[in-house]
Amino acid sequence: MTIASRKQKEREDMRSLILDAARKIFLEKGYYDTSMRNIAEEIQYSAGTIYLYFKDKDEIFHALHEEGFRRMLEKMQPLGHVSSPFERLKALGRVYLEFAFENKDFYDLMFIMQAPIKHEADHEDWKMGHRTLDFLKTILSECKIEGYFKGKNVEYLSFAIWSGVHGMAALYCRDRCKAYHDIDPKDLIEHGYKYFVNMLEKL
Amino acid sequence: MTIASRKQKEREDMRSLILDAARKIFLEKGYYDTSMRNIAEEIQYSAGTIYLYFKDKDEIFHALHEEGFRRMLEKMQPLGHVSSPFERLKALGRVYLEFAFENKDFYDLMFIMQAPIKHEADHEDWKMGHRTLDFLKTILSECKIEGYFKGKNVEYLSFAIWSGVHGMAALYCRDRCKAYHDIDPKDLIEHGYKYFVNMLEKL
DNA sequence: TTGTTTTACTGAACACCGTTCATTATTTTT
DNA sequence: AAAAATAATGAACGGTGTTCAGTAAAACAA
Repeated sequence: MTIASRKQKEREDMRSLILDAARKIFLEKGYYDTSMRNIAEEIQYSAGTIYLYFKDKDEIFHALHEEGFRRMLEKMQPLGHVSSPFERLKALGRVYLEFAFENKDFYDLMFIMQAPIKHEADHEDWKMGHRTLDFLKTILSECKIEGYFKGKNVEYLSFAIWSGVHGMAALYCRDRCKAYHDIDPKDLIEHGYKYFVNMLEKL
Repeated sequence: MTIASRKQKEREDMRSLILDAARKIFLEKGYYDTSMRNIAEEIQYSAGTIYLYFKDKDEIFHALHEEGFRRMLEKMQPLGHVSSPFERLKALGRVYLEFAFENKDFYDLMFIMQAPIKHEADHEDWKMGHRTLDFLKTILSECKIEGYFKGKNVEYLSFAIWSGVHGMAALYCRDRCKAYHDIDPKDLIEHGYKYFVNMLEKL
């Protein structure tokens, strides 16, 4: 009993240890330039050991994927306190972009990186992602009740809005903001989002 | 003379041969899952030979990058015939998304893939990219002359608009449209863009 | 306490990768 | 025909993800 539970705790600790190291190196060097040996070295174990705790490199990726969504949802919790749905929507976009800006590599992992997608483990995997998207859709429905977005379909509208903020985040994460030589990416996103909100207000 | 020029032609033919094979396999398996040996096998040469024509894998990537922009600009040429600037803007967005949809992997290569960026060869490399962005900015300026987008800065506005369409394209390319289980990505993009245009019209 | 089983870990091995380079075969120049 | 230049090869280097026989330590049974 005591020993079995200790064993289980040790197992979980080891998984955490690996995950922490993996996150550190993934976010430092990116998915493909991080090797299992790199991760193993970081925690002073042999590479083979990692395979006792994770099926493969991909499973580590997906564990971090989930952690990213947990963090994002956490950052969104306070939005419940914004009473007006439309204000909540505007704040959501700002929080989303803030998250992307402050957690560039997590964001990349969650929304841009090519998840190798091996066994359609999507169902479990995207639970958190759906929670986030539902958050947006719910707000949009509430906005509609208040008279916003008349005649617009919530599904399509959520996609358009998600795309709007994701586009900025993605261009930022993958260094395409450089196309605007001398403008600070932060300014681009700030002003870009301002205009985007202008558009939403009038829709 | 005759022989020197023939040699040069042979060199260019060989580069084309490699590039064609590389494009085929890149776009089939993605950048990281394509090996130099794969490309070599496709054209029935040894892997070493490729290095006589391209410095490294990265240089092949960048050559394709450029080709992508050439193709995109070509697809945009007919837009010159659309007389109204705002109509031209709407058509530009549509053409952009069409390009992304029909050339998923080229689009990925051009706007999403992490270009390893080795020697700041950006300057030469992004010439085509800037041409494309300038195309958008010019149209926006013309729209302003006609009274659209009053008080809006062309730089920031272009970023917001680019982000809007890029967002949809990027979510599509990296399979995040799956978050909408049963809706066809094509529908998402079509309706999403429709709403986006609605917003632009009112801005 | 001893012997046995289970668990945790290692490190060598496999088949791949990008890249380099000495060697060979071919073509051009002298 | 001999020499020089060019083109192509394939072995080699140090890396990759992953597997697995072997070993050492811990848990259990007697």
